[in-house]
Amino acid sequence: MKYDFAAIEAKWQKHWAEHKTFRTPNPGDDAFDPDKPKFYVLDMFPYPSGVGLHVGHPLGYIATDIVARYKRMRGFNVLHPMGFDAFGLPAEQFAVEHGVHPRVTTEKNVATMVGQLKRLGLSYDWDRSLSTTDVDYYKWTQWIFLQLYHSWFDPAENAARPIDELVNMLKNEQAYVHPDGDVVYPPAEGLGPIEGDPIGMLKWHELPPEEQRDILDSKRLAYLAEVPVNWCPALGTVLANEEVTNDGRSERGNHPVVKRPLKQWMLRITAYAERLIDDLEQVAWPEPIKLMQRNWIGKSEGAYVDFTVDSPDAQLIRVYTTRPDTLFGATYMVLAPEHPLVDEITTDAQRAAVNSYRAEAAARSDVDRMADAKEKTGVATGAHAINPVNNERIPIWIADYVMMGYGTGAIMAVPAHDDRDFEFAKQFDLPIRPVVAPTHDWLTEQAQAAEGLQSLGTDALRTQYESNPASFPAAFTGATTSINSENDERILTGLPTDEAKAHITVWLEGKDLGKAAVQYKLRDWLFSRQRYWGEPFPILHAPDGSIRAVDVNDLPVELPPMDDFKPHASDDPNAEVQTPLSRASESWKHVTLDGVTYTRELNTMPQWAGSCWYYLRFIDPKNNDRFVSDDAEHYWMVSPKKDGTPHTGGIDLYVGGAEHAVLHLLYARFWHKVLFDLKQVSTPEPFGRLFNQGYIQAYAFTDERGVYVEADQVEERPGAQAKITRMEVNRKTGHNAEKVYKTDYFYKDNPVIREYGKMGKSLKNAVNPDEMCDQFGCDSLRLYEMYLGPLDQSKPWRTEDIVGVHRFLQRLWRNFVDDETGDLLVSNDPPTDPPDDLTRLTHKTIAAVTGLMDAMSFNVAIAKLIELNNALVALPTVPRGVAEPMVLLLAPLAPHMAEELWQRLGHDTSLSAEPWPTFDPALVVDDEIELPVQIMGKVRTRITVPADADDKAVEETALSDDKVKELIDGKTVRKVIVVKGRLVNIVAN
RNA sequence: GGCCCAGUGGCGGAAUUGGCAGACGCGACGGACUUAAAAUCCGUUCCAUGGCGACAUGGGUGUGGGUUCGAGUCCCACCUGGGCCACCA
Repeated sequence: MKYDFAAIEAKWQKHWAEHKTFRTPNPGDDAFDPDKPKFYVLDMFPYPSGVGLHVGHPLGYIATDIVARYKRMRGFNVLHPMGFDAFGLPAEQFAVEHGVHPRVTTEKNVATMVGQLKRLGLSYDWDRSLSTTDVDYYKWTQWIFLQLYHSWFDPAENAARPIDELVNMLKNEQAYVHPDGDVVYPPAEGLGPIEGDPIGMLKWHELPPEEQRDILDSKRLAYLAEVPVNWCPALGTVLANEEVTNDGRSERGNHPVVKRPLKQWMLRITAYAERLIDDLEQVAWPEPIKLMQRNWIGKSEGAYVDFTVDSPDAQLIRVYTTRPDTLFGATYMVLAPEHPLVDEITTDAQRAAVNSYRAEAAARSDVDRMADAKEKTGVATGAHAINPVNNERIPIWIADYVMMGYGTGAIMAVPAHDDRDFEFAKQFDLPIRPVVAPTHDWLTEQAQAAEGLQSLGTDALRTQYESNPASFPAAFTGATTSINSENDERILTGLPTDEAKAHITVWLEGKDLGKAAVQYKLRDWLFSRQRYWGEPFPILHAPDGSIRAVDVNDLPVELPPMDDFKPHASDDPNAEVQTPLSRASESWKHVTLDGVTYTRELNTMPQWAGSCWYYLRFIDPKNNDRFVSDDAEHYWMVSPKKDGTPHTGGIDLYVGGAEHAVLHLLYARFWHKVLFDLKQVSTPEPFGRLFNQGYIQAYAFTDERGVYVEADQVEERPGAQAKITRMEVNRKTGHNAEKVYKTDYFYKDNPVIREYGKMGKSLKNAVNPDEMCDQFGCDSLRLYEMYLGPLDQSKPWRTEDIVGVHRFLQRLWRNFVDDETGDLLVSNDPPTDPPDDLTRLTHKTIAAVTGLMDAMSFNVAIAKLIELNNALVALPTVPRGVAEPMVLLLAPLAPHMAEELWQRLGHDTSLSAEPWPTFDPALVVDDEIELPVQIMGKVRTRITVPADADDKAVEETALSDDKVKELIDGKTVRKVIVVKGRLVNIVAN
């Protein structure tokens, strides 16, 4: 009989479902085997979209499935779950447009996707499946939020602690309140009551309750703050910085985003900045992803410096700089337009100009700022400040190239050594004073780009630079040696940059003019959304403005039933914010406790909340008493330690796209660390190993209007070279221009242009996996997706290529099963002695495939199986000693056919728990090997030597070879290099 | 503009990480089977030159240089493509 993939695949998918083949027991369950090591392999769970999957989506799922199946055969307890990140905008927008409750849409989409995933034969434990929208799930998302709310970050321990412990410290006078509201307490080693009254500090019991409350609220990891937020009027919601694109638009929907102050929930992720950077060293992640996280957190080290305004009030302006060594070169200052001191210090003469510039800057969208980022703008305030190192009086400007949100919102400008300050200084004719010696290379390079400098020698250039830096095209921003930097007390001149930084910082600290400081680009995480379809906050607002957390026993706070989900979208960026939940029933909105009537928090959490911890819930998804049980969490998250390998535990393999490099992965690490500090989980990091799969790309075709056409109806006519003319914006000039293309591709007889990019519905080039399964079988689809190329690279889909792996499977079937009779073509002949070539090839293949599975090089593993299979084609029957390992090697990759063949080989259980085949190392190496012989690095001939021949014997064989003798005749052999098992190289001349 | 990644036949890719470049597949070409097509099977397929021919000689991993007995792999500069960040002081 022929290979009937449709029947066979359906048969085994049914078998796996009925027998719960992939159910994974937890510690304590009957079927649990405590002797096996664990392996937790996880996909980034998808949003259940209504349009269904295209073949690009399951790439990672197929890969993790292969790993899961392989690891089971290698004797691991494997946890391999799948779920759905189901809160979010599309379901809500669909609800707004069609009046269908998002839960209905979501559940329907989940069902569709589960069906599509099951057709791929993925070995998930479906009993563990969950959606972030399940009430049983988001109950615990709310619980984790309360953990954050009830905690503070203790800088002394560099960890989160329950806020009750802070209250106790304050009550016991182990900590005090600084008059500015900050909590101060002795360093960790000196804990204990301070003797006597610390001068100027406030005692806890002396403070009124409201002040106590404010102080605690200001310390919590989850806190309310009035902050300038990214407000998207069209979506009627705020967005996190990470959700706003470069050009100031919403990542979803591409709507304009403006800044406006709003009271919002924030999570204190900045407290973890240092640990989020440091702990990256402990995880096995791709370096580029680690780098992106480090850049996102954006740590920089430098110093604060206080400048005094030259005015009767003598206000202090604090700046942040990474180059305190250039302080002598600070010739002016710049404040952000929104800086609070601007109003106070501006002189009457400049007031009008300053006010109009501030108004202009406020009105400018980020798009405008982007567009002319090269053009520096600014206005002088008329005020001056004193440079503390040389008492120079320097002007204070405002300019929008300084941002209020970073550092102190004020800078000292050192135009000689900062590109932006240099441009600004040139534009407004401000003095430029070099205080760092430029390098020779830099000077000569600059001279070539500048007019009138080409002819100068190095010394002349140096003199020129020091006397007239404005004549150079750029600022020197490197780190070398300080020059022109001295005052009565401190000489930096001659010091290397590093030392100069340290010296001046010490001097500033001694004079109380500044101090060393670290800055991060990372901001606290804006956690409120003005949406319906998200987790409600477990928070109550009292009439007096105080906040009360919902008691843990009263969770979950369920979303109220509603008909109108519409956010209050508006064209007016200043319109009053009205969240959908503000229109919930009065009985939902109001709660009376202890005689006080509270109003519920009417914002919801962002979509990231649910995906921050789903990997933990998979471990114990049905637990009603805890978010995850301690035993199960400890078993699945703590890796068995291997000697010498650093380990942070966590998930053994986490696979997903690189688009989550800084959003999901940073947020999830943050939550996990909080839970770790609070002793709720066992490991400091959630994802021990991360793997980023590439994208499946596809050709897309556009007609002369630039409109996409159905890619699967495009035909290729080689050599046609049809012309197609199109109006296009020229990238360089920015003008519309006619552009002519030549193409061999046609859509309904009209020429079309081939483009290349991601697969997707909008590009009309999506390929449906269901169709591929119908046509070729899902084993073929699985093999093809893996055979395409390395998993971490993007590569193009070509439906016509899938026949390659499909033929392989058919050929393999025919090698095992007679097409006519259906008889098994496997012989039970005992292995030959000595082992024949086929036995050797089998062992070589087992060895190679094992290594390739471990390396996740599935494309090469498949190639090796094809080679072995090709060697079987000419045989009338396959020996059992070859057939069984072959089927087992195939099992993770093409599980349906493997199960069927395994059954036909006479086994009555699923091969998913069969041990992985082993190989005899002696059979992997041939007795005799052929070695290439190079002369002067070029291969000239080959010799055959015993595999275990020593270097001397190989050398002699090579030198006595006729061809070699001929070629080295008359030359002196200088050296013979023998690389064991590889080659021989003769150096002769 | 900064940082990161990649560049190998007509195409996707392989090369045990410094050791025989082009495994395996697609496509193409030639042949077998067939009334025919599909399917299947066999052979050829990096380029150039020579030969009917198994073959011989030379060149070859984006470009130019370098290190090395030996470079697709390491170093320097450049070109091209992709990604991330982008006035972060």
